[in-house]
Amino acid sequence: MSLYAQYSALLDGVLDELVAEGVLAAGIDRKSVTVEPPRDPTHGDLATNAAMVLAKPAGTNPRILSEAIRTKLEALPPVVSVEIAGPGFINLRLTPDAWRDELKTIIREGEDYGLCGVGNNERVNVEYVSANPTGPLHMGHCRGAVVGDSLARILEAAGFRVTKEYYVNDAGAQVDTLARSLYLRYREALGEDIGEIPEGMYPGDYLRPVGIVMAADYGDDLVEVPEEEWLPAFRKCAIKAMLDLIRYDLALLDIHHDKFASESDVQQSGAVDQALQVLRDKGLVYEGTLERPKSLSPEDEWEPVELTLFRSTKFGDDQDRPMKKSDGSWTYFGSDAAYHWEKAKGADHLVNIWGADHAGTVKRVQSAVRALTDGRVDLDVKLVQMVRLFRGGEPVKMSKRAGDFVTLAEVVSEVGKDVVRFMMLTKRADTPLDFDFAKVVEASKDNPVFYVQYAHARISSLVRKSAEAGVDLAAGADLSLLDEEELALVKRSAQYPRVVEGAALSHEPHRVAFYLYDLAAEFHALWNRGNDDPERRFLLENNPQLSRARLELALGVGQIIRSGLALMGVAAAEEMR
RNA sequence: GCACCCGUAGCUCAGCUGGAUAGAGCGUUGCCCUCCGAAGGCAAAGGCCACAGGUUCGAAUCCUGUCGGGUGCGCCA
Repeated sequence: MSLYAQYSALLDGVLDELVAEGVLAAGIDRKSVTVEPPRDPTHGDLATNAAMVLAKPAGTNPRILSEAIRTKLEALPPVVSVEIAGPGFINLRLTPDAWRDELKTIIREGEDYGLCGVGNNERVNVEYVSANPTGPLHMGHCRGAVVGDSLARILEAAGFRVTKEYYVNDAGAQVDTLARSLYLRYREALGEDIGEIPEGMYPGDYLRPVGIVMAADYGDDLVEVPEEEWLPAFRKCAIKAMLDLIRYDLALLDIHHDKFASESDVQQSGAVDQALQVLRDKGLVYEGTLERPKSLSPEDEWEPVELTLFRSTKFGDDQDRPMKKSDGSWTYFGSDAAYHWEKAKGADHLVNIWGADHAGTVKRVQSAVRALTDGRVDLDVKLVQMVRLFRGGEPVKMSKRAGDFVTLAEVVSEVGKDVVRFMMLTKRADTPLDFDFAKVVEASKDNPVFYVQYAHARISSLVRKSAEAGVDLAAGADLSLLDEEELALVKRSAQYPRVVEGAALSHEPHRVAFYLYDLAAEFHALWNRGNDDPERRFLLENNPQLSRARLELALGVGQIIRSGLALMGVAAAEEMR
């Protein structure tokens, strides 16, 4: 249990007493009562808003109520002082020993420190990447991949049961195009001159080896036959090959999904029919026509056609959405609605990580989930903005026509998995991100990857050098030797569990990155004190006891950095090179 | 036209789901260091949180409207 949760529980006990004494009503709503570190550390170690939140429903004023709470809190052993400040905040100061104990807890629990139970074992399905299986992953997919994967790790740490899922769009026209592109490569492999790959087909070289495989499997048997006869085989082979490619790319980032769900499987299983029937029974489906799209210019043609429509407007969408095309086949949304229903059957919460260009489709899918699950399951869609690539300040040029995009594999091989993963989390997901190949490997303070890794490397070097400073790592540390300035770093470290919890509940993995940067900055600052004043160094040749205590502090910070980086999927550096 | 996302220091961005005097990096200015505990340190200046209303003990945060930017909007996927 985190320190803040502990005090939250203690405060709860205090409030229980006040209820028993009749000061507070029995059923009073305590939901918005919080125990947090104050933003300004001079206000104390912990602050609660209990008096302000509860005063009104209790029919009293914050001043009176805070006094009542104060006297009870003051009786708690680790509490040094309780102050009432501002509009009614109750600020607690804990004994230094309470923080020394917290450092011991960090060391004792190790990588388990920061795990919490807010997830309550509920099931979360996180769907991310889900790139069309038409080629290797490029940088456009990278950010969503990292955000989704890190979020999954964070949710697990917060006590959710997580399924990491990838939706394979293998039922649309684009996979037929892929199959035809592969067919060209197949004929090429048989010695035919196929010339330039036509516009609209997939020109990438990555289909060549697959074509060679098809040529080896089928010889020239399929060259002269009509398309209907060869298309399914080519489609199947192409999709499998592309998924292998994608899995390989994801593995470069240490991303491994639990499940690859197939759109065509969803359709063939009858799940879409069922979903449609359920919605129809609820009166949410009708045959009708859509209005002329506003995005069309007046000269564009537009023929209204009768379609099978889902009443997503009942759930806040601005337009009802077609589930079936006029030819009777499913729309993308139709199978997507069914797919989300399938996911919802085995989950309590759904999270999708989508590119921001899909923003317009969020509401219809959320509507479908609400309708199909009667509101039992919620769907949160995290939209991820673009990554703009730079090299030394100059934009990296890409021409899509030539298939000349920057692949994920290229970026990982140039700067490494850890740098890529960290950088993808240095901004909120819905903010565009600049990625400069030169800057991300720069050794300076404005490169957060370097700065955090450097802190961990410094700590590792302390451990390596501890023996020659006469420090016995096996001996216990006397933490009473740590002063207030050093304990401030423990206080910062102790916020880690809250950060994990907040990142999990808000589905915002970037919070971990920002926190680690702050923690690293504070560690570096303390370290730098040793440059002005040699007595403030972590390792002192003439004082093994104090060195041992400070080393314990460093080990605690190192543990937090390592744990936080692990949630981001980043390995902590032992040294900088 | 509509929907979604966004608007915070000169620039790039955080702001812990409504808390106290709004933070960081870069840039600027000043002082210090250049000791491999290297790949700099300390500090200062810099803000009407786009604007106007509303909700309440309390708003950058929630609601409404306006302005500005981005993205998307046929049975595509």
